[in-house]
Amino acid sequence: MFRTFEGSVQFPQLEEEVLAFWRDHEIFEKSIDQRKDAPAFVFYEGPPTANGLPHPGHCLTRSIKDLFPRYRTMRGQRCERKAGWDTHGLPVEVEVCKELGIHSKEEIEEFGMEPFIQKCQQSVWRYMQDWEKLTERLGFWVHLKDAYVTYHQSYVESVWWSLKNLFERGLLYQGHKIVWWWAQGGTALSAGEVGEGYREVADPSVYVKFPLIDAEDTLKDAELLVWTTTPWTLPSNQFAAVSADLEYSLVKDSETGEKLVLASALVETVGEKVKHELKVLETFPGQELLGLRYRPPFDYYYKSLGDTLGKLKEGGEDYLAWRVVPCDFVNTDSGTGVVHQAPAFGEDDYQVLTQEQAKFEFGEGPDLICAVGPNGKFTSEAPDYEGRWVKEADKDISRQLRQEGKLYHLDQYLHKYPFCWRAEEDPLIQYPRQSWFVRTTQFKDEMLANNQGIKWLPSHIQSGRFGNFLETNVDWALSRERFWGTPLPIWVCEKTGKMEAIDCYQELLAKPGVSGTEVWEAAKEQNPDLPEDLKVHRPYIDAIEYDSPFDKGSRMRRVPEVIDCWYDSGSMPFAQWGYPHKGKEQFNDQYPADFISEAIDQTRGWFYTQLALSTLLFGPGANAEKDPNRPVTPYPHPFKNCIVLGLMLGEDGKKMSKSKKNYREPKEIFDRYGADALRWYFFANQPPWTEIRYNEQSIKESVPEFLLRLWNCYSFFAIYANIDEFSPDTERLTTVGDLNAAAMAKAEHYSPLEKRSELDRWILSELEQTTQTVVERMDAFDNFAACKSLTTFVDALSNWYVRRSRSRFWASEKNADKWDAYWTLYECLVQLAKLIAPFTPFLAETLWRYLVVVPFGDRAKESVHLCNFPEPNLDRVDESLSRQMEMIREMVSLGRSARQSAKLKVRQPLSKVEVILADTTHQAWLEEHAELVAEELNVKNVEFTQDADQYIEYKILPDLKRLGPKLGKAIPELRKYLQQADPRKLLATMQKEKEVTIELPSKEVTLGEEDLLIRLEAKPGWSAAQGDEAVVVLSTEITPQLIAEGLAREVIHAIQNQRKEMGCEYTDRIEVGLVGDDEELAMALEQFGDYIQGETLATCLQSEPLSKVDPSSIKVAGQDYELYLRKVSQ
RNA sequence: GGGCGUGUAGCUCAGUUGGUUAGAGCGCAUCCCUGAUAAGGAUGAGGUCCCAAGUUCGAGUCUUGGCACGCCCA
Repeated sequence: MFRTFEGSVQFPQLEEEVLAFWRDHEIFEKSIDQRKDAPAFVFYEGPPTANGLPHPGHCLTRSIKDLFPRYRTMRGQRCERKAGWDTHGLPVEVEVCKELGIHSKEEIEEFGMEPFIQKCQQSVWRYMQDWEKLTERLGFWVHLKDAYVTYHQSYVESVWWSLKNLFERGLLYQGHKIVWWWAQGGTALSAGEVGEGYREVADPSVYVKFPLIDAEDTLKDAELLVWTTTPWTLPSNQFAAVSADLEYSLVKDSETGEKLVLASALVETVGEKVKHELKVLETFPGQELLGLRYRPPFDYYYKSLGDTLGKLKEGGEDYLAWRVVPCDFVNTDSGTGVVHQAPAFGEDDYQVLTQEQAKFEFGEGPDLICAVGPNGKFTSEAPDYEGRWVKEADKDISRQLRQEGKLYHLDQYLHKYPFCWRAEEDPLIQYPRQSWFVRTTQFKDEMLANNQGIKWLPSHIQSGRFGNFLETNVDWALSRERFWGTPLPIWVCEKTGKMEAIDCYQELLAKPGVSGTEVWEAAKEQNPDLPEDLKVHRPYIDAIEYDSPFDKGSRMRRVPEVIDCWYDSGSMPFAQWGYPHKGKEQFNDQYPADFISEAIDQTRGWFYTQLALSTLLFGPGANAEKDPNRPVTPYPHPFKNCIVLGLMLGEDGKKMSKSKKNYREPKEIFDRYGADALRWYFFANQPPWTEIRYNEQSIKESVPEFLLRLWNCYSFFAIYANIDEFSPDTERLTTVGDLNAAAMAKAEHYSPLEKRSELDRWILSELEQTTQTVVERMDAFDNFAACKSLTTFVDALSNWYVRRSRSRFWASEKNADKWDAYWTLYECLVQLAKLIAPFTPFLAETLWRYLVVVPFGDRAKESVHLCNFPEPNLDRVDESLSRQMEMIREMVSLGRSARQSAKLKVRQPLSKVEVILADTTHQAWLEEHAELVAEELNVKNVEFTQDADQYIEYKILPDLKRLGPKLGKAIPELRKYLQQADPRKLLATMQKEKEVTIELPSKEVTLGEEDLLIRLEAKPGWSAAQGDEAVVVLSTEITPQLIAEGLAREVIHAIQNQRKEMGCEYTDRIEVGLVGDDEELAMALEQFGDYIQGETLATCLQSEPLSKVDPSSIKVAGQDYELYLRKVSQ
């Protein structure tokens, strides 16, 4: 017996049963074990952080991450799925700070680093359970018990290995980084924090003159006109930058007589600002300004260094600073086109300095000039302003410049400027900090080459967002002056400053004279539950010192920094195995990944860090690969295919946020609609990379649209199969495995395809075509198209195959045709269960269990997820049948449309429809199936006509796709000609000659049959509907006989409604009285009385009231009647 | 300010290499079915394809420039 359900099916409940089944029978584990020797399909789990609650966006990511591994597993690959957790970094620290009610670094230090990081470690698992529950409930199969965790010792040591490797290759170095600095708080802010704090403010806008020195000819006595909105940076000026390609002008201020240099495009703007006439004396490219020296407005540094020269790498010498240098970010949107450079206070400016430094021999170039301390106040290097907060000094600086005649113009400038998000009155400043960098720029070309091989979905990521990001690569600022992170494994000699890197704890312990391990031991003793992993973290690791190999008697101490937690996640391809300290085999097997997927915000995050580290460590340029068993991996690595998911927005179109509550908790969705509904909504509603507006309504709709429709097919099957005692199981089927067509073929009553009815062959043909599409699209990672074809198939199955086959299932005789119907539907359902398994694993499992496991027991695979994915059997595809059935459905649809427009309801039988086909290829077949059309349309006859001038007009159109390229400009002429020509004549010629020659104004063209499209148009005045390939004309003539029949059906309809209202069972008998004053009805009752009684199970049908029954009034064909109904007591 | 993306029916979204009548689901209207039945189905109305210019015989689709929104970066 097949399981059936009273009332409506509850998917969430079925899903819970499936979850329990998977758990109890370890189906996930079996699905992998079963593919032990199969080729690997490698999937990497981008580690989420369990530090926040999962929301619907995470469900999307996890659904996609589940879909393809499941699919590939069924297709015969081995896909191990190791889970992972991202556990380090600022977000964790912030979360703990919130809990402690503290904010600044000082406060953390006051609280104590040791208890702080212990709290961090615990906080990491705050929402672990929620994540695990969600993962399981969603049906995301991943090995949670075997997850990698970024703070674990083996992971940290693996990261250390890579850092040591980079360090020893000279790819890890210390330098300055310009950061957004909260001076009052003494800390740098992360990009996200800075982004929060932008406000519109008015800043001073000063135009300052930098007199050129040593300039000749016309430029003698000229001054560069320089613009800035941060006067406080002027004391730290080092260069003036121009764009080499831009045109500059030497102008004379007609009022002051000053000679100024600025970009030509800005002469007018500046002139208007100062309301002076600026007369252009000369124009020249910026190129000519390069190298010119000038005198900066403040001489704090200039007086000692202004004339200092340094040795160039190319030979010769140049002045260290206060020169005009080239720079490509100069634009003419504002300012003067000559840009003041204070490298200490701007990232672009700092780049300029780096470029300049690179020209000089080591130690010869300009140092960074900075007259401001970390507290945001001027240092003694700018004695006039020493101790003053920079922003506050702006006014006095301007005043001084004016007094000294160096200021050309001063006004205000409105722009956005960042403030501290925690202290709203504190503007941030850009400030240089010492930092560790990874020299990624050296590998830019390598990374680009690597990127070239990756298949990105959508493809524009490759050269777009990701490619551009690689093009503008800067060295990776690696270090963080924080507490909870992977400690930078570099130890410095206290005396010589020389450094070395270590790659594991053991290496450290083996160092001579090692000390400091007691700090960890003491902590452990005090709290034995402390995870062992913490010993590689701050502050325990900081305590470890050893004898310097560089200087006898000196000690080696660790640098204080931890690293960017993105480096952790980027190390995941090797660090998840603890490589190379252990896990070499797994690494070699599981590298690179075939498939990863995350949302687009990971472009500069996980996608980049993985690619960068992989390129640096395992690319052809790396000498790191010391494992002789593993050759250098060819690009791309560490991932080959990447689906970049769109961001998920809340119902209101805004970013999802907990505080706004613009989404419903995933759990509620699961309980209400089920995980399959949510998954199907993700997979089938849009390509995954589009920005999705989360829409609960759409999730709800995915139930009736797909899941329920499919379920109803099963339900229909089960009800009748039970009645007819159809069972696929026979003794002949000993082992059925995944029950494919070959296995079924051995069963009793299973007849070969060619012996089955057309409808059966049709739906099986559709099934195989669908299978082919799904396989093809899924192989290309295109779940959206795959889902579309599944939806179309389920619709065809439910709304055509099952509907058209109903009478076969209801037939009283158990003949071959009936068994064929069962087998066909059964086979469709079984194959569907397998096809949908990766998408909606729960429903698939339920169907499989009810359809296959129940009848076959352990002769079949115990789970659909252990089956092979169906291979399309193209022998079963009959394209012509497919086409014909499509035409039938089209004809029926047109007929209904014609009825609707003629206001003739389907209950009213009509004598005939006439069908005129544009293409008669399939006419004979269609004529044979006219009965079907007649039944669907409730007409007595269906006639196919060719000679139908009274109903239709032919229209002949050029096949533009064919003719366009051939005829080009002559197309409009041809269209005009065809509009005017007599289509009948043209057709006649075409039929006879197989081609026609047409004289167009510009040329003569000969057209073949395939160059023209024939279209039919219904003439007005007929109840007709036209489609692409047919016109269907309704005969609207209604004879009394037809009217009577129509009325009879109306009466049946009314009685049936009444029966339902009365709550009759299907088998209940009734008595009927119908009272009305109408001859036509009387005739209908007379002629069709038996028919009516039969349909409504009426034991009598009289034209008088029934006693003791209240009548209900009904209206049939405009007439009122009283209907009496009584259940016959049994 | 820069980069990337998006803009198609009331809503959520498709739209293949440019081609004649731009699609789906929901909602709405009308209707059908009543032996899948607290379901199911059909038909229809609804569109200046964001705007403008250009390329082309022909543009929702290609190019350029705007506008709006989103993301990333500054």
